[in-house]
Amino acid sequence: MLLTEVWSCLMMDTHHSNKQTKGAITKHKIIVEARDLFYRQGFAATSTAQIAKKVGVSEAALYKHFKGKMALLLATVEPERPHDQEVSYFSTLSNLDLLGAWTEQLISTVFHNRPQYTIIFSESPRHPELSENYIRHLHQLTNADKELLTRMDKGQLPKLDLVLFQVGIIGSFLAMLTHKRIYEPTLNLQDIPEDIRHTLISIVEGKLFQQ
Amino acid sequence: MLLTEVWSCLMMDTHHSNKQTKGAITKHKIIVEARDLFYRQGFAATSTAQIAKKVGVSEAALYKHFKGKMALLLATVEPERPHDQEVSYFSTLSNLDLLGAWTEQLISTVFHNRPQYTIIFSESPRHPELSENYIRHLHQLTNADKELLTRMDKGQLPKLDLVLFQVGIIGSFLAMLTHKRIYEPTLNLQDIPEDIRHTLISIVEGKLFQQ
DNA sequence: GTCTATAGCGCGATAGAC
DNA sequence: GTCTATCGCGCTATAGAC
Repeated sequence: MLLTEVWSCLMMDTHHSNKQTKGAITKHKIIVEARDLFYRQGFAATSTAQIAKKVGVSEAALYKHFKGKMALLLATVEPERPHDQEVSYFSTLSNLDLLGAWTEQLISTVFHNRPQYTIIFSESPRHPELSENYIRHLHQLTNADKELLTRMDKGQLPKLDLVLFQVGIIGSFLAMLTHKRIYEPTLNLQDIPEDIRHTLISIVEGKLFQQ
Repeated sequence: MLLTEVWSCLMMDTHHSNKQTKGAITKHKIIVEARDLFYRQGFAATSTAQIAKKVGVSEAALYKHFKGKMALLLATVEPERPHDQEVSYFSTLSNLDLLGAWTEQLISTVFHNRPQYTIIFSESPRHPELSENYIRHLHQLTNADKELLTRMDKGQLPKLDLVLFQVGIIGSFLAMLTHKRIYEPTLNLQDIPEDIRHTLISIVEGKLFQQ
């Protein structure tokens, strides 16, 4: 089961159980379809008419739920559920294992939320409103992040700008995924492709530099 | 002097010395301004009217030089001059020095041609015509690329999908540059920012993984 | 809460004069 | 080679009925 599906279920069961009105369902459907279209076509190239048609409602209905196209864009990149349920055994790991687990967790999160991350990374330069969301995502420290920072502080690991480092890893990962999608359009991305995982880990671990 | 400026001069002096007509100059200006707008605003969000206004000609004139907006897009990502003048002393370097020189060369090329690379990386998924250009760029092997591949073949270096590796590095670099541009919009990017260079090299060399 | 109808504008692209 | 003028369409967003 995909993480996104888990999120959807949890959202339905917990957050919205008391507002499962017809309107709320429609609003959720609009967000889901708009996110998919923004992800695949880009924000500027997607029309409100196209979104409305795909959802199966009129454009007017869409504008009852969102003030404008920009409000809809902001809604699509909002995580449906904040990070939690995160394990916290990281302090027991060796530096190498910690870095491995940190990388694994990062690319897993990005992979299962490709649409959100892709939209944020590609539209942020042109829509300052999105940037806040962007930095909010990246500055939300996971337990693994905190453990890394602690060890950097203690001098057990080389110091690095963690946000810039994350931006680099995510940018690298998204670029490879996009590359693959272009040359193998039929590919069904259920799991992270092995060659991409291998190349990314080779990059992060500096495999080429260690002989 | 910027690489792009060198390119412009060389192009003027060699390729176009016999067609320095008024029309050719206009066409070149259109490409330069369109590239800048596509780079900063995206293809879909840039109108032909805006380009024409910035160049100082009418839209009709623009359509005399290019069949359509898409033809103009293709022209903007075309390198003004193919790679050459490349040194070829790479075979004398150690593995580590070769990798360092290869990385340095890659990020220098990308940095001085940010608009082209940014446009290709961000618009390729939605414009298959661009993909050909994209792969043509990446498959154009430099001497450093060839030396890397040779050593991988000989088993002197771990084998990697070099194109995917390049896509990852470029994606990482562009993402960091974009990030910086968002949070320091006034920054004048004459040279590669030190923190980005440092973070990128840390990533590629796997600094964190080597204690 | 959703619909039909439409306002008002900007888009890509072209015709035809000079 | 460049202009002015314009076509026809699709866009975001809204008014008003049900």
